[in-house]
Amino acid sequence: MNETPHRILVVDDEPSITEFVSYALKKEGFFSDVVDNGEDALALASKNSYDLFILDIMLPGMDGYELCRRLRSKTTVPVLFLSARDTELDKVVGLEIGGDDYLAKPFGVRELIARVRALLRRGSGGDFPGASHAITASNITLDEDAHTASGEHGEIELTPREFELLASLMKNAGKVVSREDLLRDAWGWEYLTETKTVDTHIKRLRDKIESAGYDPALVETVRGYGYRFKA
Amino acid sequence: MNETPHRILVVDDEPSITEFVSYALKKEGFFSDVVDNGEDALALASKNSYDLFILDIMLPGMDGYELCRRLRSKTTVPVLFLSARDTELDKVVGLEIGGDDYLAKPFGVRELIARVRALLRRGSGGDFPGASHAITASNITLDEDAHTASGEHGEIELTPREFELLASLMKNAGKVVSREDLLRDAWGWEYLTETKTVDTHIKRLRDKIESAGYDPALVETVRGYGYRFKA
DNA sequence: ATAAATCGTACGTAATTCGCAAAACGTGCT
DNA sequence: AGCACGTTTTGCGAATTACGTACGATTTAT
Repeated sequence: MNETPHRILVVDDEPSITEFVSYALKKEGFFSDVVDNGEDALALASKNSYDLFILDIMLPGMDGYELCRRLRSKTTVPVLFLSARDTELDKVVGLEIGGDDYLAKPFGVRELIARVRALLRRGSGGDFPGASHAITASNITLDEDAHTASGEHGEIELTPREFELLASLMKNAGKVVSREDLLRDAWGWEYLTETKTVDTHIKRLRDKIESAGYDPALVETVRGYGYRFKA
Repeated sequence: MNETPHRILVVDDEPSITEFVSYALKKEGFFSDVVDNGEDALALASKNSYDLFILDIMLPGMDGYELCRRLRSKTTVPVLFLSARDTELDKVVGLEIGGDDYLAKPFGVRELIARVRALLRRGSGGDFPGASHAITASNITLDEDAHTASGEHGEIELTPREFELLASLMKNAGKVVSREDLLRDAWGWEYLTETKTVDTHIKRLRDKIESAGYDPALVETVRGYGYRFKA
């Protein structure tokens, strides 16, 4: 489907975040290295060549801004900042320094991937216009650009959570997705929500699928493991 | 779609600006090289041939004026100056020296592109007659040259901001555009304004669409993600 | 100087999310 | 077959969040 996979360097000291990010990146076919401090980041950056840097603003020792400044003195590779929420001021500072985009925690996989794609696109080539990001399975098409899910009977009206949930299931159509994975995909990391809550949303999702004229059994439950979208 | 893409050389030392400019240019189908100082600019300019120069006035070492003078001694290629806001005086100086146009920060994508097009048109043949820059969707046509939006019930009177907003939405008709993207497209600078402000302008836009006899629901809101122009 | 346009804040309303608790279901065992 | 146990479904109300709208302050254009 693609050419050479993009290489991404992730710099963050919180393991829960790096795990989440690198997991998401890998799943989308990106290559990523992870380090937890600025010094190692600089060392790696000069050894290997990356297509994108993802930096947390808060880092032990050299902070994200400083790191960005140093990276920028050598290269023109795009930078995506991560930061704790509600730090409005940081936005301006980060972008002035040369960060290309900014993502406030908590963020979800889809949002992260979208930004990463956008930044990589900016750098080189870009994907073709009309390369719509859509998934189709069992006569349902989920269009990520338009944020719609539809089939022969028309559109299925979904709330954000339901949409993310369906997206995660359909991306893995035919495979079981655990409640934990669903939480990760549709909610984002560090969301201390009960895995039980997934069940509730699955119900609402099935309800809407049914009332839109489709088969609610498209979302199969795999007892003891999770859910699966019928392939 | 087009013949040979125009080549543009961007000279600015602020990465956030060069990113923004080259991104905007690429999106419109132009080719751009970026350098952050006058010396490199001269070197590149004598090696390659460009159709337009975009110069920041404030540059480390040789400033934009000086650079313009030197470029002008060799070629007749048009020059577009960029400068920090509120530097009214620069305008005169820049244009006297041989700059062909002038753009004060902060500027928006569309404004930038408009000037670039105008300058390129001046220089060579101009873009083909009839290559009108118009977008049509759902029976509304937005003419970027004339700066008008109209349909079967006549014209929709819009303020500049509303026009940019509608343009951004219509360019992505059928796709959701986030408030952040709208800010970037219609305002030009990311993060300098509140995303909530977008809502206000959307309302005003819908009001005008409605009072002009069209359906305000053409601008759909996609809860949790942004807005979408009905395809 | 006057009018137009822009921007942000405040607040009401409606949509969405969440998790408990009870009911329904599936499974294995006797 | 019937029972017991764990799992999933479902209903429902409370808390949260997003959106629309109004309004006033500020900036910009004429």
